[in-house]
Amino acid sequence: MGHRRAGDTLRRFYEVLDAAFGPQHWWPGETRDEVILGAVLTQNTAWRNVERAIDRLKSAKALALRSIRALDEADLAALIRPAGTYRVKARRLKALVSWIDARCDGDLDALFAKDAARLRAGLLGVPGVGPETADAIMLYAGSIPTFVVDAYTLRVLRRHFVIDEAAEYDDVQALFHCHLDRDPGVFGQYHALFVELGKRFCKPRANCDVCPLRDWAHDALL
DNA sequence: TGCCAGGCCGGGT
DNA sequence: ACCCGGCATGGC
Repeated sequence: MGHRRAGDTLRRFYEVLDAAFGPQHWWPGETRDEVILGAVLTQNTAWRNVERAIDRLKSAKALALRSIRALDEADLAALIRPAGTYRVKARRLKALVSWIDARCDGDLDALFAKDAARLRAGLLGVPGVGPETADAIMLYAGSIPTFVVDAYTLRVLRRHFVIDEAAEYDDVQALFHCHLDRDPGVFGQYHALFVELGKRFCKPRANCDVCPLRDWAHDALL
């Protein structure tokens, strides 16, 4: 991959998208607990359905890690049902909360103060926490500057020939880590911009007639 | 009606 | 290392 051009292109993409869409205020969630729970609930799921599950947790006064800890797994599953794959997610939420408890006794300040690479490795060791979930938790709940790659990110970058079809999560993440300043605010906004672009102009099949990045479609890295 | 959504895991080859 | 089905709801 071209190295100098890579940074230029990624910065340019950001400028164009930021100008087109403005501040996105991600992650949508008022507390760190809510962000952490939402990161699992949104796995392969439309955010609309995640909101329903979050609303139900809120109504049950269970939108907190300590509530998840106290809830029976079957009851938790029933509460988060609108999010889909709810039995799987109930198990994953339980596992994640247990791990956080074991790690730092539920103290999120202590959790996120640890070495970032160690923290990420630890999160990846929790069954049901993959790279995107781990990075979303670290970035949006912990303000740790790790870049979140998701289906939208890959689709947008592939369609604009910034990455090839074979590029995987860590490859793409490394691209951003190498060429951009590690600013959690910028990383958070950038990821949000990819999602916004993906939803509006980069659907799985549709082409990108009025996509803000249209003029850059064939002028990228590879 | 089928495809999709802010993934991840386990089994098979 | 790669490929694939399962998980499951709700919207278009």
